[in-house]
Amino acid sequence: MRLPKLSKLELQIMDALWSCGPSAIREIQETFPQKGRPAYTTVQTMVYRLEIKKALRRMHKIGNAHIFEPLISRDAAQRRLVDDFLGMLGGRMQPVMAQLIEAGNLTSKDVADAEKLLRDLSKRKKEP
Amino acid sequence: MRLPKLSKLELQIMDALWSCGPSAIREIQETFPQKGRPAYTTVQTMVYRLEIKKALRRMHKIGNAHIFEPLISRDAAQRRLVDDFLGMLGGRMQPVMAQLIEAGNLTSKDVADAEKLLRDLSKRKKEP
DNA sequence: TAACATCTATTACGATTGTAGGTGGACTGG
DNA sequence: CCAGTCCACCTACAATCGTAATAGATGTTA
Repeated sequence: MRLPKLSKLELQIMDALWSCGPSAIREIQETFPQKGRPAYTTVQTMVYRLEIKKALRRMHKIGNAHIFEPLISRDAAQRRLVDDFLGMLGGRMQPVMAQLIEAGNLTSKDVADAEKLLRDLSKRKKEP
Repeated sequence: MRLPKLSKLELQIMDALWSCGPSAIREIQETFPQKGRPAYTTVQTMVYRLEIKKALRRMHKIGNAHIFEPLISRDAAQRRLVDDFLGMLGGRMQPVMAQLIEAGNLTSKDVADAEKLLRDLSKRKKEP
């Protein structure tokens, strides 16, 4: 698998690395909100599993702590996520777009960007 | 749980019911493409689990076979799916919209509908 | 250097998902 | 009515995920 499937928690951990750069387990753990923060060893387990999946790797040590860095990009992971999502729906996109647009808390800029994309897309569809 | 979480295979099974109406297990199984079709008992297991989750129920019998009907609507399940999907991304919607629009194989009509929705949405955003 | 804090490594366990085998009961065609 | 087919029901099992405890190594500090 070039792009391993990542679960929600695994994604949150990757997110810490994508956002904060190479980090130790403790640092990753502390990016979770105090309320409902997983135990240190829980994060540790997930990091180890992500290592096996080649989603991240040990860079070096500081003191006795390993520092981990991501091996896959946020964009790549996101693409994989969207693909899986679409796979769940067997192509039935239209009602989903609607709900996404409604539920997605889009900013005005998001809306403008999306409109531009759609305009370009419909142009390409009409004049191939 | 008012809306149980459904896995991919569970969704495919519900899809058979949503598309074809109340069906027997054999009928559901046969909606899968021959290539890679799950065993009869695999479908059976999933149907039983969906029953426990109250996603469907036994309607009546024909011969010795049970006929199952859906208890939750495609729309409701889809909403749940989209919510989970958004939860995976922690609100980072913008790049995802783009990829969705690109990856989604949208028809011209889908594009038009989405554009209209976006126009309405941006209107509501500018003039609240 | 002795105590304390911190990290690593290993192990465990329950829930969920996908997969299916086996056993025995019900129905159907001859 | 009896053999073959189809179905229901139970059981099993491996993989993944979330959760974490424990034990042992290492680094820090008074």
